[in-house]
Amino acid sequence: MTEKSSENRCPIDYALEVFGDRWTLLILRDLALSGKRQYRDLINSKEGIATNILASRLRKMEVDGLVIRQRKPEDKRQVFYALTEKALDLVPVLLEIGRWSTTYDENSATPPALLQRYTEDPQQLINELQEAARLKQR
Amino acid sequence: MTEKSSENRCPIDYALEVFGDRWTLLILRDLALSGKRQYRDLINSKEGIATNILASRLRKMEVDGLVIRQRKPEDKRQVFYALTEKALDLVPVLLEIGRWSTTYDENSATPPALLQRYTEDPQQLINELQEAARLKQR
DNA sequence: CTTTATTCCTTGCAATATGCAACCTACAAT
DNA sequence: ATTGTAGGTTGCATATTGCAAGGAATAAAG
Repeated sequence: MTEKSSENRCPIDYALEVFGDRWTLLILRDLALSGKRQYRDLINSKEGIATNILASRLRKMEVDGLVIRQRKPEDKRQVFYALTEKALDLVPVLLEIGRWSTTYDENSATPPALLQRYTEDPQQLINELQEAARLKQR
Repeated sequence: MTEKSSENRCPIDYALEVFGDRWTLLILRDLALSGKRQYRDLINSKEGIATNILASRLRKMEVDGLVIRQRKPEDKRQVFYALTEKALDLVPVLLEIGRWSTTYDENSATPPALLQRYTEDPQQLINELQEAARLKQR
């Protein structure tokens, strides 16, 4: 929210401004990796985000250029959140975080086969997931 | 802080519990990539963390197995924070986040040469940075 | 041995952010 | 005309953060 307009920004600091809170990465995970697109899908994720927080994060993500908000023409009640390339380019970050967590959390839900695919050819998995997400945009 | 002891944890959710706040990744950056080791180095990072937050995060990082707190024998006032392998294994995450930020933040401070090295051979850079950090532990 | 300095914090309090429940608006379906 | 659904907003209690001040332990200086 706080715009630091200084030159020479530390990249970690910039990233934290964009997704350095408890919820943004989870929303991104749902949008990019679980194929969710609508408010009602996101509100049902098992971590239990509050309605006001979800709304406020989606708005911030729009401002930060991660999602584009669009209404469905055939039912104007429904809102779809499309991912930008900037957001899709966070897939490698999500996967690398997942690799780390899977290594150190003994209760990890990651299927071993998926971890193995990532270890053997990260780029291949990244491409696949990004392409799958792009297909869902329209 | 809140320990979810459930089986089948989402890896992103686990990571967020460990470093999903505004400061932990910055502390990790300073410890792992900038060679800082002591409280007084960390308090001087340009983002300006408050003393109470720094102390509380260092304690949480110790509980989470990221750092080991040790006093210098020759001056028992001084505390050193040594990184665990679990923390060093976050170097790839830090670099991937850095790669993303450098791509999308027009004010990024990342030297282009460094980004190029990362793009050309990520593993080589990771190894170098981890080895440099390990050498500083003793 | 008394005083001063350094290091690593802790405490108190105001400001901010979060979480929860209730409510609301626009549109669609009946 | 009424009821339902999608995507929120609002109010308020609680939790977290940020700021300024202070304090304990050790070390250095006189």
